[in-house]
Amino acid sequence: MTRKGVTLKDVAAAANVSRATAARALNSYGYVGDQTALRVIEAADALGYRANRVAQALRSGQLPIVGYLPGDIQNPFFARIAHDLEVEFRKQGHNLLIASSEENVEQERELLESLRSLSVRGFILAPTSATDNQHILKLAREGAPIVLIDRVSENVRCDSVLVDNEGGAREAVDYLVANGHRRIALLRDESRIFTAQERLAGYRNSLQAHGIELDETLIGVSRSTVEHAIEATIRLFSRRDRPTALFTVDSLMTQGALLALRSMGLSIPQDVSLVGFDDFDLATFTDPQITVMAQPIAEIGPLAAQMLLDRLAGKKVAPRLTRFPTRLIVRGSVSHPKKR
Amino acid sequence: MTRKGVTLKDVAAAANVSRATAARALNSYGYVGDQTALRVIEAADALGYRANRVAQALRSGQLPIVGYLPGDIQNPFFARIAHDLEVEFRKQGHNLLIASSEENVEQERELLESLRSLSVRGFILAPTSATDNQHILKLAREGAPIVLIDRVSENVRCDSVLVDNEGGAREAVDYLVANGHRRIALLRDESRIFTAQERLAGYRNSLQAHGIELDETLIGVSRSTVEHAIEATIRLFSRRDRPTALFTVDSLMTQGALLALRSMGLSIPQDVSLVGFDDFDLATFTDPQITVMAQPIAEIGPLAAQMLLDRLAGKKVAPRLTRFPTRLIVRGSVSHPKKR
DNA sequence: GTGGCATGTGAGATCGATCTCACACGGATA
DNA sequence: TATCCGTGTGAGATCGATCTCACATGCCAC
Repeated sequence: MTRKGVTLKDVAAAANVSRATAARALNSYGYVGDQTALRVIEAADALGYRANRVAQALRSGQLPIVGYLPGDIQNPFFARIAHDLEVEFRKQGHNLLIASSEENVEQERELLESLRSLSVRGFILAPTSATDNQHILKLAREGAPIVLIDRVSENVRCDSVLVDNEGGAREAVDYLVANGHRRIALLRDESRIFTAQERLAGYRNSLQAHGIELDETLIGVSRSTVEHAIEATIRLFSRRDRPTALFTVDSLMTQGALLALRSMGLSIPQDVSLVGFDDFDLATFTDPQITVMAQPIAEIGPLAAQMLLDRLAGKKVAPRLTRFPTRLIVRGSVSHPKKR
Repeated sequence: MTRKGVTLKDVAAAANVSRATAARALNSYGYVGDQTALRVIEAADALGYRANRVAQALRSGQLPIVGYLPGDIQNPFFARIAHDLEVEFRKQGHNLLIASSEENVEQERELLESLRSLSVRGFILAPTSATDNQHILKLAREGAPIVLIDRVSENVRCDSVLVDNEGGAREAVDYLVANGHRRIALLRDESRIFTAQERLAGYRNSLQAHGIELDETLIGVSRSTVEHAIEATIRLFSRRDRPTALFTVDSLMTQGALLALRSMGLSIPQDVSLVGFDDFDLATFTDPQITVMAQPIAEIGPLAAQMLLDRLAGKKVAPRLTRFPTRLIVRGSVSHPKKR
């Protein structure tokens, strides 16, 4: 029922030539007579012929498919990149296969295996762990084209597209210090994920540069969800000598912090100043609007796609690493601390 | 240099049997001697054998891949469904291939063709047009498993998962009427898309049921982006006898309306009451929070996946249509209109 | 006129997994 | 003894597109 499929054989028969000649006519290579070629193309049209990509893949060893493994598609950051990747690859006749690792190393390993046995042509990957990466190393060593995005993976020789997390975080905290804050809390992700570590480093470096001693009790750790961030924020701000400012390392945690501070009756920026990493739609809808350190999200997908396409085209150059700068967007969530 | 993979032939040679026997041992069918089977399995393990899914697909005619064609992956509604689909299909050993139609019929047609030549097993599709759908009809007639989500496609015999757009819109407008509004504006999507039409019908039906005459000048049309919605909202509310309430048909347009009303100095709900179709994160972050008609988004993906898996398993029943009810979430964006 | 060369074309091999045969055994039955 | 099982196994075909040959032409030059 399902299998209708006009094959090359059918076209060849209709045009009264051999399969080889039909293939030559349709893919325009080798010698084919003009008349013959025309006859074949007309036959193909008439029959509605479409080459079976699976058969082509079996011969060539590769499917025109690229695998995209984000930490989580539902995260707007990765969803946006998915969209951009899909557009770029479609232009080149490739499809995008999405498989979420859900921040689970074991799942990441299995998915990579599975896509490999599918003979996908390359991978765009946001590795779950920077160090637990034997599977990625192996893949890279075998010559599979890989482009890492958003996060690094140690010792893997491949192209990467990153954001200057350390610099961005440092600049965000610098900005809070410049506004007179000294007791600056940090709400950060669990440490395993690379970006969280870099942003933590930026926070540390900024404080150090300004001669502010690091107070570990001002660092809250939670999973990257709105709900967990709410709890963590409440813990951070329940103390008597509460911080005058908060820096959150991603947009979901910023949202959680907003809700938590509101529920505690603390107003922004009168009681607490707030800067978040990663811009997000609702940052401009709140009152006041939220000051953020924005990532150039529109550039990540297209660049990663281009890098991978270069590799697929056989470009042999040393691994390239692009680290985009971030940009502080000043809105209304930061002011000088009240004197107490 | 992609290292050549380990093939069944290698395993067979290592175990000193024929390919046929090796296949029997690995896929446990037919007669194989216990010793032989063990030897084959050990050899496969030692070599790190993994079946080539492309070769399997060429024989079987199908790749364990399911195609997902949303209107736009970047839309949080479709991104959420993508996530749910991916999880469900992974459980069954299938991968999810995402290809966005970008609300373009021609692109939708080409993508379906392309995925067909890839021998994907089935399709989860949000059709761009309800009527311009020859390509979908053809696909369905050829027996390809299809599940439509969010939108219908005329005359196509296949499973569908929809939301009660008409009922939801009607209830939303009913709610505004119950709060004393008579001049209720509608901000809607372009008409081609099915959901927009149904929601328009709900608006009409509610007004009619309450004996309120339809005023076409209170209906604004714009593309479904925040920017376009801002312009359209400003047009609607620039008139002297401006509406006292607004119903927006999707979350992006609700966001646009929020920004537009704010920029015009109109406050919610004192000057304008607002209800939006489709819940969204920031609806609870604004002041006041926005009253919305929520869709059961968490149920759509899993159900669609299950329906498709049933079909893939060969289930032969009449096309099933599920239409989920919507749910009014009352927050703070609606009040009685001011007397004038 | 015969070698050389550009042009066309088809037969068959190939990619890897799987399935259908045919055929080998040993033991049981007629 | 002849026939028929139940078991195991391998040779070869198959899926569809593509590529390498070998083999045709026809035409030109020496």
